[in-house]
Amino acid sequence: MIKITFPDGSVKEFEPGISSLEIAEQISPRLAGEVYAATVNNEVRDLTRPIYADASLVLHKWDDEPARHAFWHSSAHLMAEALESIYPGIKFGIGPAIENGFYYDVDPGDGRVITDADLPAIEKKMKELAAENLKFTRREVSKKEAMDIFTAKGDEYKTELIGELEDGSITLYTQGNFTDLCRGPHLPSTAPIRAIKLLNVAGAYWRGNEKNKMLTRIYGITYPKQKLLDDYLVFLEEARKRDHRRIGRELELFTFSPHVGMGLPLWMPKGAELRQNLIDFMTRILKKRGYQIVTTPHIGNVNLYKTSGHYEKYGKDSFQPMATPQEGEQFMLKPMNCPHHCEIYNAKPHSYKDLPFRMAEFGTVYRYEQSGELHGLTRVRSFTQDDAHHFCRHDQLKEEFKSIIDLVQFIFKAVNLNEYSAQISLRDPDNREKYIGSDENWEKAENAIIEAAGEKELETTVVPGEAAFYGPKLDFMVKDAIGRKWQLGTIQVDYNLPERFDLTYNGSDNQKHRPVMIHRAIFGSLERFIAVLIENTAGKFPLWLAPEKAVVLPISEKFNDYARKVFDFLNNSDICTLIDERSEKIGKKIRDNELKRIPYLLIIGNNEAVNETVSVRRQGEGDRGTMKPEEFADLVRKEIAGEITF
RNA sequence: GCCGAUGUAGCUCAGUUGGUCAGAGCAGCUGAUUUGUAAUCUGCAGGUCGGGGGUUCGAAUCCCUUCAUCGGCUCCA
Repeated sequence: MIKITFPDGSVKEFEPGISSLEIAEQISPRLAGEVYAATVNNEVRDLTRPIYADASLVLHKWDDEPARHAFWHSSAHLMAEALESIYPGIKFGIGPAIENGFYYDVDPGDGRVITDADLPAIEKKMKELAAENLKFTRREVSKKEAMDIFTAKGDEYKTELIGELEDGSITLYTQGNFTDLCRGPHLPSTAPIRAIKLLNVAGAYWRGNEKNKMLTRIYGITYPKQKLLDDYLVFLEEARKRDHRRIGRELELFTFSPHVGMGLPLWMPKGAELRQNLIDFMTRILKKRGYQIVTTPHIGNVNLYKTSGHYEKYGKDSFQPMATPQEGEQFMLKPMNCPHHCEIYNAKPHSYKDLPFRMAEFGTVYRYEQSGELHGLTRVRSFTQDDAHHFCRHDQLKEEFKSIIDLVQFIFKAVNLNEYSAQISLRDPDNREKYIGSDENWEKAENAIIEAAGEKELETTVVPGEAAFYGPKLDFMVKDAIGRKWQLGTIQVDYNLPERFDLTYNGSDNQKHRPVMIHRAIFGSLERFIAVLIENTAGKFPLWLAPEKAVVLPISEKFNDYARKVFDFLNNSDICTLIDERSEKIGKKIRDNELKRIPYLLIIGNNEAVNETVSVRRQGEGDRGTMKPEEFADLVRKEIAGEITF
């Protein structure tokens, strides 16, 4: 007998060779129907794999990620089988499970094209196959055998993959008439895959390399119950309503015009107000935190970017330099602010006592993003960074980092952005020569970042090899309405620019020393930040950010005079207020202004006019009772003060 | 840039196999109504069906091309 240890610490004995599924069945047949994968001795495996020795066992139900992973990975194989039956000779790339569902990259061959219109037929075939309760069987094969199988099939993508695998570690999975090279694990059979939805098709380069052939990627999602699928589709539908492009238009925040150019956002009055609120807020904080604001031009001599090295690296892919008419000098639209800031640093000598020098600018930069990249406000060709550079001594690096992390946490909290992730990017330990700067400095900088994050209790994932060539960095990521990740804030150590611009300071030893530079943005770009903010709030901004704080709604035109007095009073009190004097019923006015996400609706009828009060209704909540206009103004000021403290 | 899809009034969408197919709702403007916490009623106006070519007796509808947008891939200083 073998001893199996369960997550709760209990131990039970079973016959050697028993599978996880059989164990589940012995515990309860119902449990067996709800588990999709097992972790045996910390390795996720097929439920059907036999266990021969003492082991720890975790059975995974749908709520566990490994269960969904096996479920969706199996679904990808199911889709592949359906595809092969509909498109004989189709070739397969890779088909993994992803965060929400799965995809498979395929080469239909023969000039065949798979489009959205073909998805229902594939879906139908999948359902038929799933209902056949096809068993997934695992087989270990030699490299040669695997190679022979896929060579015979003529699938050069699989043979390419097999060529890179080590002999002895290759497994195949078969269900029905379909066999795939695969590490697994898989479901015992196709039967649990009951609800199936293929979502979309897209092009994807083989192995993610744009020099390779473009394959057709089909995205899908499956569930063990139709209800779960329906819920997911409803979620997607709801998320689309929060799309910042849609809300931006509805709330008249921003627009794009083909006459101005793609990827060049035009901020409408309300959007500009929102933007300005963010800038004012940030500026006040920066001043409190020892930053000095600078302003630099939108263009710079091309030689500036040659000095910085950016011209060499990105010049060809940028908006091209423009020449002056007489002297023929070359200027570029500035793709970043740092070279300008380095020149400001160099405008006067610095003492070690002056450092850190924190220089900030809301700098608008221009980058040529490929046409297919443009995406609402999140990916544009003109955007404003809340950029800053800290010029400091090496011994100040960690403290500077901590101060910036603290600032990021403070700002994100102020805008109610509570779900974000942080990633520390270090250099590739096997490839040190591609980085600039001494080993010693790198080591210090990397440790400074890791320690700073630790001391600020910031949860991070550390990714070696992702650092920029000029220094390690810490990035902050948030998700949009449908779960796509976008990078917002970034903190980057830079050893490169101080060298290139020959930045120095006088040390206590009266020698010249090289400062270290930290690039840092918190919003990242105002455009992207506002996009994320819109999607996270569905346009219901915190009061301090809302372009308009209140709207006065007279119940009939008889009360317009008093309504106007309230309107004037509030605007004179610096509370941006609207008035709705249309001859509509109050229900209609409330509805329209609720949809415009105006935070406060002030209803004024006979009672209010006589008593000189306003009836306050909070957006999304309802009636808050009546009060004097002065009291309402106080309420607004207090609420804002509660939202943001400096 | 690459693959696929889409493009009809400010917005959301109808327009069957090419033949009164240029429509609806909302928004806008008229007029009536004077309203108590999420949609009052009437009338009017609004589109060379993204642009340009072509096929046809006839094109929103079919073909080509171009622009833009959407979903991905690649890229992202």
